[in-house]
Formats: sequence, structure tokens, C-alpha cells
Amino acid sequence: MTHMRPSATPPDDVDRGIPEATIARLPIYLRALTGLAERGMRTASSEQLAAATGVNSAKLRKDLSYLGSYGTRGVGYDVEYLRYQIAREIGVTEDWPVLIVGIGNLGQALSNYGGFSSRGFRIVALLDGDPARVGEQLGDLVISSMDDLDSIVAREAVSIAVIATPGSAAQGVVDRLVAAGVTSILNFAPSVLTVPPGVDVRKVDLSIELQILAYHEQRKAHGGTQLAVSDEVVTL
Amino acid sequence: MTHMRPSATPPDDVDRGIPEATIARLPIYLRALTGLAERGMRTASSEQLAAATGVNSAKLRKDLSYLGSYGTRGVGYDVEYLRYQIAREIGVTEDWPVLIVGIGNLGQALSNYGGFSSRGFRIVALLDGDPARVGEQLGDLVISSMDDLDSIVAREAVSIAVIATPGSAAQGVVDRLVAAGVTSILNFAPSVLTVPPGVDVRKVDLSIELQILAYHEQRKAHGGTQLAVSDEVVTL
DNA sequence: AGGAGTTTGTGAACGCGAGAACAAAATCCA
DNA sequence: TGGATTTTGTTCTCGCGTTCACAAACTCCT
Ligand SMILES: NC(=O)c1ccc[n+]([C@@H]2O[C@H](COP(=O)([O-])OP(=O)(O)OC[C@H]3O[C@@H](n4cnc5c(N)ncnc54)[C@H](O)[C@@H]3O)[C@@H](O)[C@H]2O)c1
Ligand SMILES: NC(=O)c1ccc[n+]([C@@H]2O[C@H](COP(=O)([O-])OP(=O)(O)OC[C@H]3O[C@@H](n4cnc5c(N)ncnc54)[C@H](O)[C@@H]3O)[C@@H](O)[C@H]2O)c1
Repeated sequence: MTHMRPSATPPDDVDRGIPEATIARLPIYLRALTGLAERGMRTASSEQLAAATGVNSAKLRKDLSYLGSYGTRGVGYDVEYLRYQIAREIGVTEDWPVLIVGIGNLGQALSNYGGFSSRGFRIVALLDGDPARVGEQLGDLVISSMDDLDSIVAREAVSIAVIATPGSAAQGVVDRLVAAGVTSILNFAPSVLTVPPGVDVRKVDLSIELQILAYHEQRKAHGGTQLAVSDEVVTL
Repeated sequence: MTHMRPSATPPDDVDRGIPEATIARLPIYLRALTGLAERGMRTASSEQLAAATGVNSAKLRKDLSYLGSYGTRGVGYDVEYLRYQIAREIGVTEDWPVLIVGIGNLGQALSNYGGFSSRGFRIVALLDGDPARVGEQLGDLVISSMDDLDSIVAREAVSIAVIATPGSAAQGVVDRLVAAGVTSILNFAPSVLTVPPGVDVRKVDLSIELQILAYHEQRKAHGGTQLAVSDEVVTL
């Protein structure tokens, strides 16, 4: 998908390229604004938003400036207006249909979770490879067979799917999802997925998160650099 | 915790500061090495590891070089030896005791998950604020009351905890965890947590992940920059 | 109307991480 | 033994993201 404009050199134009790091923070701002709106706040300064989100206020202002000049100097941002603008930028003014594959421990927890609907997503189907599970009722939905994948994706216009199968099954499932037309995937299985260009994969790996915590925890225990300058190993 | 060595200026010494980005990848290498070892592979080159992890081989070599010179030029890395060295660096040669607070949909899925034990963690307690849930058996464990938090943390020497309560309860739970002596927290609740210095918090937010996917998905649908140079809106 | 106070939007400096490229070190083979 | 081959460890460069700092823009009060 290397689409490049004819005259390449000049970085003219309304460069619509919002930095990836900013995009990852927009949902945080969105959530904070929703919270502020619920508490009746009409406007909010970048400092207030910074306090509510834990993001540095200058960084927050720069992030918002990528969307346009939606603030008023001396006043701040209109909470409701900014909330809508961010939702529009992210693309969650309407709900996205989402499909979950692998209805085990985790898949079940996800399908029971009510928080997605208020954040721009609607779970439209649950799929599992185990024939014994197919037909089982779970909330409003019934678990479907993998055989129905293509028809479901087509009927519901699904472009986002969640994988909660064991790691060994994940690549096979991805391939089928991609073949069915899914182009965005959230992967909970601990495996490296290969997808064709144009398909996005994000992964959530709880073991990795814990291991990162463990690393820092270990450092805390061992107190600084042991083999450093003579400074008794204190081991607090 | 602003501990700084007397003579500040020269960056001499065995600078034990491994970049955060590297630390986040070590668990990926660890998992890949475990997989390769299971398939009987004795040595692996950086290219092979790169293929198995989806990480650029140069980046991978640089990451590993922070741990020491564990490779052999012309040969590669000894799989078992490197696996152990990484596990040691992360701090998962022994299991860390972990405690989960909030045994709802998600907390239950986590406590049923078998994958943690093989990756350096052992769930030692489940806590819930709902008195009706206390005493309920769940696998090997029984749900404890929040009143037992301090004694459990002390008895099991817990330093890592997982929060899976509703967002509204999260800050209160964190405060209690910190007071009990927990210094690393993995948070699933969609709220910004405030903790004293010395305490690490990592968050996992599924809605945010989905929203990031939605953003890119929206871009795919609208085909490039619409208001750009005259170049018919193609909308593939 | 005008000055004091507030807050945004952004230019500029800086630091970190990614990746290319290559010299050094080890193996293999004749 | 020595040259070809493989692969690591590291240097160098570049781009992105963070942060500071401040002028511009707006409100409020007198
Ligand atoms: N449960 C957790 O808390 C947790 C934590 C971290 C990571 N994970 C990861 O999430 C994934 C799911 O975990 P889980 O505990 O829910 O596992 P699980 O075994 O409870 O559920 C897996 C489900 O996937 C289905 N499945 C298997 N192969 C399939 C296929 N080819 N096509 C469609 N469906 C298939 C199974 O029938 C089962 O229902 C795993 O990869 C696990 O490593 C889970
Ligand atoms: N379930 C999911 O798939 C999912 C997905 C994304 C995010 N989350 C988030 O994870 C968290 C848990 O989700 P869930 O679906 O398991 O919720 P849940 O309502 O099913 O479970 C929450 C549990 O926390 C307990 N609890 C409430 N207040 C408490 C307190 N003060 N102290 C101790 N325990 C307390 C409740 O008794 C309950 O058992 C929520 O913050 C949710 O937003 C969940």
C-alpha cells in the first residue's frame, strides 16, 4: 500500500498525520472528558485535563492541537465540544461491530463486559472452535461455529475482531479472519501473528506486563547497582 | 528516591541502566527461547530469534548486548543459556506471589488462567469487597475478605497485585494495597491511579486498544487524505 | 477602554530508540 | 595454516516524542 503523492519532497498540505503516540492518548482524554461532563463541568483547561489524565499539560495541548484549534485562550476547552471532536477523530461516534473468537475464560469475561458499548463498540458475535460450545447462550448472544465466520463478517460488516484462543490456534484463526475480510485484530494469545499488509494487529499480553513489573520489583529489592562504587549492599 | 552517586558527571562504570524499551521486549525473547528449546533447538542466531519474535535482528542483538556478551560470533546464542540469563535479568527464575483484587468477570478469568505459573508467577490469594463472594472456592483458592489484605500480604510476602475491580473502586483499592506494602500493580480498571513514588503501576485497557484499532480502521475506509490535492475521493 | 490575569498553540532544544552498516571474532573447510 | 563464511557487538545517524518556554489571544475587572 505504498501510495505516495507525485511531488514527494515538500511537506506541504494539511498534514493529517497524527503521531501514533498521540492517538494512543486520545482515548484517555475522551474518557476524562466524559467523566468531567458527567460531573457537570462545561469547560476545562489543559491543566485540569492534565490532572484528570495524568498527562503533562504541554503534551496534552500539543496532542489536541493536531486535531485543530478547539480551545479558547484564557478559557480552556469546551468539554462537550472537545469530547465530540475526539470521538469523531478516533471514529467512535458510531459503534463498531466486534467479533470475539475463542469463548473460554477470557472470551467469556469479555463478552460479559458491559463497558464496550459505551466506548464505541458492540459485540455482535461469539465464535468457538469447540463444537460442544456452539449453540450455547451467553447474554444476548449464542456461540456460533467457525464455519459461520464468513457469513457473519459479511452480514454484520465486521472489520474488528478479538482473538482469545490458545496461542497454538491463534495464527490459524487470524488467517481465517483475514480471509473473511477482518482488517483489525486485538490478540490476547501469547504468540507472534503474521498478517498481510493493510491488516492491523495489537496484542495484549498480561504475562509480559507482569514480567515488566517483576523486573522493576527485583531492582527495588536489590537496592541500586550492587557492583558499583564501594557503597555497602544495603538490601532494604 | 532520588539516589544519585556523588560524582555525577562522568557516565563511567558498568552502566546497569537497561532501556525501558528493551525491558519490554525481554519477555518476548524469553517466550521465543522457551519455544525453541521445546523444539529441541540448541543454538539460535539473532536472525532466527528475530523471525520468531517479529523483532528486527539488529535491535534484538542490541537488546541482548545490554545483558552481556552471551552470544558467540559465527554461531549465535546458546538457547538454554540465554533463556536462563534473560529469566534472571527479568527476575523470574523464582515465582513471584501475586494477589488479585476484584473477582468478577475478569478476575475470575485471570485466576483460572494456567499460563502465569509457567512464566514466573503464582497466584496466592483472591480478594473481593463483596461479603457474599467471600469464602467462595475457585480452583485451589478461596476468596478472601479485604480485611485480610494486610495479613495475606505479610504472610505471603506479596509485592505484586492485580486490580480487577470497577473503576470507581480502583483508587481506594490501590491505597489499601500500597498501605499493606504492595509496590507493583497491574490495573485493569479504566481509571487513572495515583500512587506514591516507589510504587509502579501498569495499566491494561482493552477499550483503548480497540479505539486505537478503530482509528486506523476509519482511516482505511476513507482512503487517504480527502481534503488533499485534487485526486478524486476513491473510497476503496 | 485599558491593564492585569489566564490559558492556548507552537517553536526550539533535547533525549531516546530504531535501524543500517561494519569491524571483530569465531567456525568451517581445504 | 589460511582464507572464506557466518554472525555478533557496536558505532553512527536519523526521526520521533517529550518538555520547556513564551508570544498570541482571550476574559475579567475597574
Ligand atoms: N484467561 C486469562 O486470564 C488469560 C490471561 C492471559 C492470557 N490469556 C490468553 O488468552 C487466551 C485465552 O485464554 P483462556 O484462558 O480464555 O483459554 P481457554 O482455554 O479457557 O479458552 C480458549 C477457547 O478457545 C477455543 N478454541 C481453541 N481452538 C480454537 C480454534 N482453532 N478456533 C476457535 N476457537 C478455538 C476453545 O474451544 C476455548 O473455548 C490464551 O491464549 C491465553 O494464553 C488468558
Ligand atoms: N470483563 C472484561 O472483559 C473487562 C474488559 C475491559 C475492562 N474491564 C475492567 O476490569 C474491571 C473488572 O471488570 P469485571 O467485568 O470483572 O467487573 P465485575 O463487576 O464483574 O467485577 C468486579 C468485582 O470487583 C469487586 N469489587 C467491587 N468493589 C470492590 C472493592 N472496593 N474492593 C474489592 N473488590 C471490589 C466486586 O465485588 C466484583 O466481584 C472493571 O474495571 C472493568 O472496567 C473488564
